[in-house]
Amino acid sequence: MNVGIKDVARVAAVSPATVSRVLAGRPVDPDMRDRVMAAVHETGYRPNLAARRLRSRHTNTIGLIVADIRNPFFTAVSRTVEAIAYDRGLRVIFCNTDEDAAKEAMYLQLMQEERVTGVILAPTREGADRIAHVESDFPIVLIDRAAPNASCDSVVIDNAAMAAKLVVHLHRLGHRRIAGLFGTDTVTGRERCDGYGRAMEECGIPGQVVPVPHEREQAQRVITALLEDASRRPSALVVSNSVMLQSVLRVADALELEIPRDLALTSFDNEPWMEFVGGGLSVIEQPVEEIGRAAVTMLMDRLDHADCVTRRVVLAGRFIARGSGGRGAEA
Amino acid sequence: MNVGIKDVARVAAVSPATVSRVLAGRPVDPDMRDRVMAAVHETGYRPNLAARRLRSRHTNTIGLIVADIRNPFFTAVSRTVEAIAYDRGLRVIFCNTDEDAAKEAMYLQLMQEERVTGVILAPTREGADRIAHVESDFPIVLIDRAAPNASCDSVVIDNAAMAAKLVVHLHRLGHRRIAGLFGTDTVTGRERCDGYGRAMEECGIPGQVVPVPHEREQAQRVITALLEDASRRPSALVVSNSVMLQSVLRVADALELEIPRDLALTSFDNEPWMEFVGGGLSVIEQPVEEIGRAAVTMLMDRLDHADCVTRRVVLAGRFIARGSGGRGAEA
DNA sequence: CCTAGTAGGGAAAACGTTCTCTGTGGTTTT
DNA sequence: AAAACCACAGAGAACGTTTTCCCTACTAGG
Repeated sequence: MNVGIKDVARVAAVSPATVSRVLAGRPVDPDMRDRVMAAVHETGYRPNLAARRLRSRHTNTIGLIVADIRNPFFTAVSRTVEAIAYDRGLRVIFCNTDEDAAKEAMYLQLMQEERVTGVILAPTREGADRIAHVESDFPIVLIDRAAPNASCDSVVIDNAAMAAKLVVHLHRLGHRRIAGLFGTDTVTGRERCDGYGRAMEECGIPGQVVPVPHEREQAQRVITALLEDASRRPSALVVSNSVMLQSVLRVADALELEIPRDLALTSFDNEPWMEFVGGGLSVIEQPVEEIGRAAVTMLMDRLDHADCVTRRVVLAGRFIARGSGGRGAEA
Repeated sequence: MNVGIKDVARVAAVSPATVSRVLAGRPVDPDMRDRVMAAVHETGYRPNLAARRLRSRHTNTIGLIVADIRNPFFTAVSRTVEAIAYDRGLRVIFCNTDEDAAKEAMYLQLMQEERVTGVILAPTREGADRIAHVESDFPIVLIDRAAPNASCDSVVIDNAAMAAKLVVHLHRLGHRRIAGLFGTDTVTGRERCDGYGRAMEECGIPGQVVPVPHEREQAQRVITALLEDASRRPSALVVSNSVMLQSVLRVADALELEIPRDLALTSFDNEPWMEFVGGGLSVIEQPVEEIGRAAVTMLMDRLDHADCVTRRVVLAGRFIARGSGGRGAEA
């Protein structure tokens, strides 16, 4: 049998209500407060959060649902969200959907049952579409992947502009055959694809969009098909994220392509190891900490102003030029 | 106002107890079951987990506390634990301590307040020591870092043997000046260090142990000191994990050392990008999925057999030889 | 046909808190 | 000096479930 608030009250010779008040930091006579604190330490009392949540009707818990925890981008954002949330006395329920819309729906329902205060969500494509219509009991902040028409607050980076930046960079270096590799299932992929397409148009060169599935084996097959024929091979690639980039590197390695000599490479996301591959990869670094911080802040703010219009925070990425752009054939 | 079990009961014209029984899958008259299910759908009822946990006195929740979520090893293990746990109907409370013993203690207390079923923990060095003495209300399974004398179940890999394997590999390639870089704060680091030391002894060459702090800046300073003087530079390195490895790579890059020509490199952990650095890094791959699975299984088993003696699962790592061993000067 | 046993449903207690409401003692105001 | 007010403590309800206990109706065995 565990020690409860009544036991503490008995030891301190006060009422349970007073113990509760002391623990909540409400005004209580200093004498009593000391007696209560002493009793708490003496008994080793630990409040039962389930009971507290039931009675008080707020859980001080947020849900964090990401699509792929192996993607370092999400890892980094999660870490920030977790740190900030715990700092503010919020618990975090962490979920990983592995890009599975059914799992996502299941988790969203779980959040409902947990009566969470709010949710931070990086949705799958399907999920993003669904969210736009559904009304939930708690506020949701979308991160990284948010259709512009969403009915939720969101924190994103300017994907189109960033993709364009990569295209322009490659174009300046003299590349004319620049293929774009983008995820098939995410809003992010689509936005980056759009930015890529427009930038190619503005450069006056024909684009070549390659949709890449999330699953690794399939991804490598698609990429192999793109690169194996030397005569039709693009001279440069814009890659949508670091996971996809690893598939590209593996295929390039298998085909014995040297970077950037045989193939120039640019990508989203910035990981430490990218400094050491292909003479240093030129990438768009995403402001992962800011994204996490903005998401939590936005969520807290939404709780205070439930009826405020939906907001969209758009952050800029940072372009980091290293050597992997190489020189285009026509430079 | 949210819909509760009483509302469902009213709609289905049964008692709340019956609704509870239906939802729990206990034997109930088929007619009533149908009525209840219909009422559940009609009302959109979602059980309140806080109330359920309070009354039933089991939370079906496990805590997962890791020391550094940015370390892909922990990411991978976490992903497996999460997937398996949710499969078994368990919630996971995920926490990241950032190698901070105080944060770890705070989280452990939180677990107490959440009345979790059990905890899977990758402790800091301090934490590992403390755990050995403390008795908690819930079972704890230690992963990755577990002092052999711990009073908890644990899942680890055979760190000493694996470190020795790297030493032997390098020795066979002709290296004689092999430095070992290990974390200062973890049991794992110490074990790998021991294995390294013994293997060096057996090879009959003097060891050079370099303690590397977890914080990145400091780590790079230590590594720079080790590598900058060409005359005293070791010809090969055994590195304790992939995070530390990235610091090594950055320093090597800054000093313009080529791998493996100027410096042979071996490490623990296997990440996709390691294929493409230094002609492919030779590493020890840890069985991350098995570790996660074993941890959950062990925890569940401990719940059924509370008084069983403490067990220790030791898994083997897999050595993957690539090119980064190079050729030692004396080969 | 009667009794014992069983299966399943309803009423109400219980889980451990917080919250509301009431009471009391002291202080300020008139 | 009386009235009004304020600050704070205690009693007990309430949160939304599950569980316990009892009761009924049915089945099986004698």
